[in-house]
Amino acid sequence: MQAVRWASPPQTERELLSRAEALAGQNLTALARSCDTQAPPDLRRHKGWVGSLMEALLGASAGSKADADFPQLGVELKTLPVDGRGVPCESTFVTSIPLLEIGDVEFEQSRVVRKLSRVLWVPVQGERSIPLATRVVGAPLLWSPSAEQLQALRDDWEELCLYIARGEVEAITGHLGKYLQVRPKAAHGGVRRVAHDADGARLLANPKGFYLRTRFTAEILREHYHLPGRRP
DNA sequence: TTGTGATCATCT
DNA sequence: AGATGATCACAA
Repeated sequence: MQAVRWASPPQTERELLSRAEALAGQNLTALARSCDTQAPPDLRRHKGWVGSLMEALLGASAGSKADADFPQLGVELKTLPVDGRGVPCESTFVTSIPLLEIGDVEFEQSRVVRKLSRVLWVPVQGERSIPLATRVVGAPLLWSPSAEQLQALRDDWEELCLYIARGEVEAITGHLGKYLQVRPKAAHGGVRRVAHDADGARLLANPKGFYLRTRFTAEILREHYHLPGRRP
């Protein structure tokens, strides 16, 4: 197994996809080795390890913030932990939320749209019963949202942003949103961020991020890999 | 300290 | 079991 790790960024989507396809079927021990590293015993203290490994393998620009993982292609990379049925094990973090400005932004210009316009999904075995070292990478999928999916995201986004724009950020819970939800996103519960309340006064709130529910990512995988639906 | 990479831990 | 709220590591 060679030519799995790339130091330079891919020049085309086709090249990116080819690189990702070369990872399919390999386990994390082999892939870590080609990056001169080792898989940690588990992900408890290394939650982003698989994602970072994929970035390194595919030649993503290292640590560029607020930009796509592959800037010249406008492609975002997302690993997706899946179970034996091909159903995602976890929700997918999309982006953090600028609480003070989000009310002045249109959906089309939003971080959510920028991040999700073009995504390379890389499924990886994610069940905790499988030792991290032996988990296998699946076939990648280069994806853009359909018109229907984009509209569904917009509906959720606008509903959720209304809370923030109204200064009701503390009223938002993970229960809101059919496909897109807002949840805390911080190093720990004590982190505060400036926001505003219903009167426009400043207040400190827990940082938030947008996440895709598994029902959304599950649909993406079902469509593409022709996976069976829910068992009767 | 903030944003990106996410999964953990616990409750329902 | 599934989902929500909380949390961990690292780079810039």
